[in-house]
Amino acid sequence: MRLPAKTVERLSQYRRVLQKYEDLDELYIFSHDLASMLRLTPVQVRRDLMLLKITGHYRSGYNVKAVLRTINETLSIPKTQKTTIIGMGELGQALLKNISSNPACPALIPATFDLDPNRASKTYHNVPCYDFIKAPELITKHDIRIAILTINSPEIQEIVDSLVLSGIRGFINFIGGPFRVPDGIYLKDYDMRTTLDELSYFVSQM
Amino acid sequence: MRLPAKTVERLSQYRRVLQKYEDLDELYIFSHDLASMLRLTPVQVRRDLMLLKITGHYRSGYNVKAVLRTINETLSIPKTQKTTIIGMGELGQALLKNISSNPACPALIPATFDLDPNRASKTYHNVPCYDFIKAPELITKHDIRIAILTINSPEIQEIVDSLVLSGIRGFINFIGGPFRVPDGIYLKDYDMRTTLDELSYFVSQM
DNA sequence: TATGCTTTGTTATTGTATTAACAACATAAT
DNA sequence: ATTATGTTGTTAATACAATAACAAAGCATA
Repeated sequence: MRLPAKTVERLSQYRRVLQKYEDLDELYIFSHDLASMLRLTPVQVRRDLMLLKITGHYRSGYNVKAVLRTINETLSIPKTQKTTIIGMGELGQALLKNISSNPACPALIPATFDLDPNRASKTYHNVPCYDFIKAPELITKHDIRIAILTINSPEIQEIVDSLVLSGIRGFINFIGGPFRVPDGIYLKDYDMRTTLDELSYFVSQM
Repeated sequence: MRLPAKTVERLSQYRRVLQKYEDLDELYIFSHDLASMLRLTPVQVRRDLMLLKITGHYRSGYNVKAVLRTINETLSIPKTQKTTIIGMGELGQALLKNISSNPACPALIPATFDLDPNRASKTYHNVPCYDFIKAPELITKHDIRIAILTINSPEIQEIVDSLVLSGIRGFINFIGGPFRVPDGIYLKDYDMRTTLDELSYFVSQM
């Protein structure tokens, strides 16, 4: 069964909240509690859980451990999905630190890459950085599926094409520069300039 | 007239492509050229421009300068929207560098803030960082409307509340921790953990 | 003048996501 | 017993976005 993209996003958020509840030894949670913590409506929560065939209990809500178990069966388990970062400038380093220092983060980063020989061959936050020329070999070897792009290069299209050929199937894109990806490859734009324009527009509409 | 959010996003992207065209002294552009560069369909482009009452010309397409002018009238002009960054750790510094070094970026950052006294009173990339205690005063003084959150603190709800009171109306949120914002305040989540979970899910669906 | 071509502009349709409405259920209170 | 209450689970309605379909315009060519 293929879940709607928005539901998958929310499942990821539910999981984080539920883990906190579990740590506090809370056995049950109401849909309205989950909802209010995540800026959602209780109906959205119940609808999402319904899609996973999770059922709650009258007057006590949903069983925290049971929901967590089902979400973990549906999403990938933290620290299992192999990921890489292309571009170890300031931004790449900061993201690597954030990801690798967080034990709850889903990504596992076995290697990073850069075009600059000064950065390649260094180690950042205990993760080796290699010359991009080694990417096809190492991505295949480690079975890396996701790439975070922070590199700034006029050859971005060639870089992306090469990554796709090497087995990358999803991108998080911090670069402005436009490039294309084949059908079936997933792409999430983290484009601050567009977001700032968007926020500016709505913030100014008073 | 209030445009759909998705249209506003795309207008921002059109603007960037059109500026390149203008720099190359291209007078006209076809909807399908604009579309293919941005992973969109020509119909989407024409529909968006229709909403702005922009009309093209038979067989030559859209006038680059005219479209740019209209988009600039609709969105805010680069380097005018006052923005701040809350949290000057590695990530905050990297984002500040990216934004302030890019002359085409819509944001203008007059000040940043941090809770850590070691970081406050420093200057990063020519922008002063202040103690968060000064935020209400300086946000009001500079008329800052947008805040980028990279700070990690258990008091995040209090921080956000204080920012809203000071006049912030839009947030870009790099922090995982959940918090609430009042109605009418815009929020864009840049949540890598959720995005990684989402990508993992779809990448694994083969 | 007629025909065909290319590209815009608009409406209709479909798809996706959110919200509303409400039935079902199980307990508590009277 | 009966009624009230609080919560889930599901269907129906609405809203928003993308896609399809096609008419309109205007120039080129024969």
